[in-house]
Amino acid sequence: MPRGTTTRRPKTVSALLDAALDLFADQGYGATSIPDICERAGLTKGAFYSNFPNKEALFLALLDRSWAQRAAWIRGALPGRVAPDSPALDRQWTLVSTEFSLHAIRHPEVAARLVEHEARVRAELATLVAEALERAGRVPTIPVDQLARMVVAVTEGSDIQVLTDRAAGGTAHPGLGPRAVSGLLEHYSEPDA
Amino acid sequence: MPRGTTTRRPKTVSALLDAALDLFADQGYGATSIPDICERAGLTKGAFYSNFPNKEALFLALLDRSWAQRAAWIRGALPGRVAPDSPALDRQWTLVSTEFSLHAIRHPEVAARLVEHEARVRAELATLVAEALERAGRVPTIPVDQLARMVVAVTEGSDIQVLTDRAAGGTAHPGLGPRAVSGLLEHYSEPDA
DNA sequence: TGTACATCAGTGAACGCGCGTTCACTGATGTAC
DNA sequence: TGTACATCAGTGAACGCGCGTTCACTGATGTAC
Repeated sequence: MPRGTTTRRPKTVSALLDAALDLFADQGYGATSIPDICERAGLTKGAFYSNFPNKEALFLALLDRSWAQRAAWIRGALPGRVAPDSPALDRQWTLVSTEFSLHAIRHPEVAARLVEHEARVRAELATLVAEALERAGRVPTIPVDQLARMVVAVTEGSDIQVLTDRAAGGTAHPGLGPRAVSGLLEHYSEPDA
Repeated sequence: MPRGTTTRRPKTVSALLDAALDLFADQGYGATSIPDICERAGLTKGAFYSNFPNKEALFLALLDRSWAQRAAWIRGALPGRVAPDSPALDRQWTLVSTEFSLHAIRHPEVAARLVEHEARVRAELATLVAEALERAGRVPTIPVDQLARMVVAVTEGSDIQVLTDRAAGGTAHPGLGPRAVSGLLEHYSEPDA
């Protein structure tokens, strides 16, 4: 006699989140309906309402899952690099994380949640930045957290630029972002005396 | 006997664009319905369909108008500055221009249009960057267009960061963006020999 | 290991609402005289 | 300057569709024995 959650439920939730991620990236959050998500997941609308009260709740669950994955990905991808290169441009992530940001700017409760995720990941990035500078025999001239903030800002801005140019059929040089990052790191550090 | 457009029409279009701008910034493009826009503009839905075939067309008209205004604003705001400071953070502009970008990434025809607007404005920005460097007795070590691209990327990325932090109740230092900009300009230029 | 059955989880039909869109109409516009 | 009237522009009612949401139900799950 099942007394708690069965093994079935987490699979359903995953399927819904996977479907939502694809659709939010392709069409945007606002343009995606709940029936869309259920159809893509191979489930009925009832399954959705059995797991989430509404689309907003799914969005938040997706935000949490995506950031957890992102954090793990960054942890795994960066160590050992000479400089903390910006991770490879991930079209899907750029699209949905930007929607997360817009949504957060419009909904303070969501903003708090997003800022928390960002701060956690940025702290790891700051450590990596510090280590990379140290290996290069340099010391930062501004707090590493500020340096990490700059790195994130320039990377996100440049990712959107690259994706837009690419969509327009252009051949935007994707190296500009990383180049700006290394420029910033060099400029805001100095040789260790 | 009116033979062409009357003076009434452009006023109606303006009212619709003004209403759409407010609502897109507040709620997002996807969450805003045509009835919403008409109500805010003090018009009926018929007025909307008399001027635009659908919401997408309004969005494109708003994109064109917004970029024209932005270009004029930048032209007027920047000259005379020592360094091409990033213009003041405009919440409404940041929100809708980011939505333009996301929409463009998903719709190639729109992307072409957006890239054209961006290229025009960036060309002016590049001129300003070149002038500012010259005044400071420096010469760029990479093409000024690339420098302008970096400036735009870091500014947009940092604007979103600031707005998110602010929405979360934080007191994010808005000076980080401009600081990153001046860092980049200094790093990618050298004293004129 | 096998089976009974209490509980959990997803099904699918149903519903009302609001959206996008159309169109016959009424009122506004502005030229001709 | 004033007025007639052809054309333009917005009104508002109407419509069908698909969305979000609910709920009685059927089938899946997994513990107890």
